Amino acid sequence: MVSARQVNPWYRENRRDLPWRRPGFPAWGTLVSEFMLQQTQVSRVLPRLEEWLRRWPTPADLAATPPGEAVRAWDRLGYPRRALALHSAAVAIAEQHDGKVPADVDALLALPGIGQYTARAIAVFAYGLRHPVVDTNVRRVIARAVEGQGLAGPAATARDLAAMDALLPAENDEAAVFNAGMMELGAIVCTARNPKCDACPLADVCRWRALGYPAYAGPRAPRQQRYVGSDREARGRILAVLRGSEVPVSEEALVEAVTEPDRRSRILEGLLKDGLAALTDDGYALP
DNA sequence: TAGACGTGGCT
DNA sequence: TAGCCAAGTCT
Repeated sequence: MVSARQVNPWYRENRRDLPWRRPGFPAWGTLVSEFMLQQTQVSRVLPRLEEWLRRWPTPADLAATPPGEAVRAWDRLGYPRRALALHSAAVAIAEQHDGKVPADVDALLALPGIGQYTARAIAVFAYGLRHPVVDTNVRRVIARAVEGQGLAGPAATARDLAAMDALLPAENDEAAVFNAGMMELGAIVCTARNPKCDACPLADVCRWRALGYPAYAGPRAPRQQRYVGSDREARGRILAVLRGSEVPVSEEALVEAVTEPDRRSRILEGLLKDGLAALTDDGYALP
């Protein structure tokens, strides 16, 4: 049986020293880090996070700057709409929550860019509340150790949350450690490829191991489109030009970034629609 | 609910 | 090295 009895001591002994795990780290810092960590590796987040929190130490600080500055400071973290959502969340927190990051999951879910994972991560890691937190790491650990499957397959949020809830210790602090521990286990031991079962605190109870590591035969998440040569890549090049300019950029100045006129206008259209760019009298600019 | 949405690390 | 994968969210 997978339980905090194995996971929590392992976590306390083996956890990485990360900024958001330091005592006294503010809830706002947890929120910013969770936005940045969505689909993005820890190593890439670390430098950006430090810079953001130095520049915008509170939600009100970020809310007081133009959203374009958030997009610029997001740099090359990827999924730049997260920068926009984070800025909007800061505005909502400043205006509707007296500048304080809410602890309530439903209040967090109402903020832009915050879904089931991020809302619970903030409530649990910033405020010590008792909720199941399920990310891709937790899903994989449960799939293997509990269900005996090699991989987790496509997410099924309600089912995944229920599965984690069933394992959660009763006491708040232990539940928070268990959540962090399951994530950490998936991140550094029970990895997607080459899991380090010799170093796993769940080895004795792991169903996948007991079954002899059967190959995963269930449904796979749909494969991502090829990035090289895609509109997404071209969109990134255009946004990079806008980020690099303090003044509006004419469409002619974007020809080098995207040569084909049809594709260029399609991408520009999309950036305007998403609010990542604004059209001024002098050309395109960050919002 | 399947597909769109960035960018880089790793094998 | 081409392809998988990454502390997801939104529509």
